[in-house]
Order: sequence, then structure tokens, then C-alpha cells
Amino acid sequence: MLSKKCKYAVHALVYMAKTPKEKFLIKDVSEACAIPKKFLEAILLDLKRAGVLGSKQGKGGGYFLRREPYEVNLAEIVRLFDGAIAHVPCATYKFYERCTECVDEETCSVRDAFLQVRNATVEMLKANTLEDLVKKETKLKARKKK
Amino acid sequence: MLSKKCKYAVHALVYMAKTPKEKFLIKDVSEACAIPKKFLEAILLDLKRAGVLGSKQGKGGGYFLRREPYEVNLAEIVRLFDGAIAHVPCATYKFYERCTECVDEETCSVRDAFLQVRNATVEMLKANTLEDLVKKETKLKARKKK
DNA sequence: GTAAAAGACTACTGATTTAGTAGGGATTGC
DNA sequence: GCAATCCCTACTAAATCAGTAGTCTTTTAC
Repeated sequence: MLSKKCKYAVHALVYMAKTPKEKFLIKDVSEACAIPKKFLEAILLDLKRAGVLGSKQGKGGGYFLRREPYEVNLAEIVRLFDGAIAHVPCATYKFYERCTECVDEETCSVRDAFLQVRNATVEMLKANTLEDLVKKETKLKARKKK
Repeated sequence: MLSKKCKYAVHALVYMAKTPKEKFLIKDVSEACAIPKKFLEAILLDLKRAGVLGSKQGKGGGYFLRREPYEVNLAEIVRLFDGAIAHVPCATYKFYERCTECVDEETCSVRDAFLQVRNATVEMLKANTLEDLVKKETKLKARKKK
């Protein structure tokens, strides 16, 4: 399961990607997405440090997307907040750790199975950019009206 | 990430599926798989309650697989120990919970994306039975020797 | 140059989960 | 009856999560 932090981050980003605004106040995003303000503050800061968002301090400041919506995907966000995507540490690249459970990693079928799951999952998460999510929402809303 | 309990369970089951023995002592599985004995005890008990293993008490007793290796798959084991497979509670069936983050679940693109991931993951985990894992290990070992 | 608006940062907290450990109790075979 | 074996409850230390509180810094408007 994703942490709340991660889910909040995704929803905040989708909101920012779909709303035509130059700058977003923490307060506005917090209200629009129903995220505790102080908590969101920390989240947006993390996203800024990761280069996803930019910010401007002082009066008239706020946050803004630093990259185009098609350049930001779910895999990146999930990794940023919740770490590795794989189910086992020995089936990751960026967060690799040898597992104590398998005697020989090379011939461990459990690792092999979860490696397959991981690869497919990463592909799917990468295939979902903010742009995709915004478009999808528009489609789902149109379908509902019918 | 899977809990240790879940990983231990999978390794213990694979061990039992590949080893031609009628009954397994906790102690033996514990040593063969490098799992703390007392911890494994609780794990095997859970698997027994779930109908995966059977057991016999007293002298000469032990645990044994109650179903054929091809009838036990990873999805079931993961669900048993770690709960839902999906990344978000609103994208599960067995552990469903409405999420506070999305205003309208029907048109929530985040849910839609993770539902897609979940479905694919479940399929893959289901496709990996104990039998498959044992066979895979044999193959990997053969390939390594070459 | 000062006040107000905004983000940046540090530190704390209560609740929950994880990964075990301890210590008996119940059952069975001989 | 006694030793081997699984069954069960309770406890604990450490980590993580989800958030809150409070202060500091930067920027703009006047």
C-alpha cells in the first residue's frame, strides 16, 4: 500500500496539472484536494527538492510545476515517497539489498517471480504520466455524463 | 514491500513443495530456510488456519502441504500475510475501503491507474504457483551449471 | 523600512505495525 | 509416564506513519 504522503502527492500533482494557474498556494491545494495543510507543506517541499515543483517565497509566491505534465510519471512519485516499487529488496535496482532468505540469489525462483512483477509494475507506472491522468479524468467524467 | 513474515512463508512453502518428505518439523524448515524457529512457528500456524498446510501433533508429528503445489499461488500467500495487493485501498475488492483523497471515485484517474496495476499484478502472482516456483528453481540451477 | 504574505525548516508526538521472544499448554506415540 | 511435537497467549523493542506546533526567512506592497 502507498503511504498517505504519496497518495496526497499524486492527487496534488494531478490537481496542479489540470488547473490552469501560474502559481498555487499551499492553502488552495490543501483545500481543493482535502489534504491537511501542514502535511501538504512537507509534501510540496519534498517535490520541490526532487525537482518536480518549483516555488517562490514571499507575497505573491507559491508552487508551480517545473516540468511538463507528460514528463512526470507515477513511478517517480511512488519511488520518491515510498521507496522501491518491488515486493522484495533483492528485486530492485535503485534500492537493492541482498535478501537473507534465499541461499543463492541467482537461482532463487522467488526473486525471479517478483522481478517479473516489479518490471511489469514499473512499466505501467511509468506509462502513467500526469498528462495521462488528467486526460483520463476528463474521459471518465465525459463517460459518466452520458 | 512484503513483510518478512510473508517472505518467510513463501520460502518455507517452496522448500516444502520441492522436498520429498511426508512431514516437516518446524525445526527442520527453520534451519533449511534460515528462519527464526519461534517466528516460523507462528507462520506455519497461519498457513494451517488458512488451509494451505495440515499438521499432526505429538511425537512423529509435523506439518505437510494440504494441497497440491499447483493449487497454491503467490497471490493467496501475499494476501494472507500482507493483505491487499493493490497500492490504494479503493482499488481492491477483498479489502476495499473508500479513499478520502478522491472526490468522485468513479471518475478518479488515480484509482483507475492503480486498478490497472493491481489487476496485472494479481494475474502475475496467481500465475506463479508453488509448482512453478520449484520448476523455475530447477531450471535456474541447470542454467547456472552450464 | 516596515508589515503582511508566503514558503522553509526543525522538532515533537501519539498511534500503529513489525519482527520477533518468552513461556507455558495440549496432544500423541512409545 | 515421558518425551517429542505442535498450539496458544502475551509481551516488547524498534521503526514508521500521519500529522501538529512553532519559528525563521524571503519577498512584495505600501
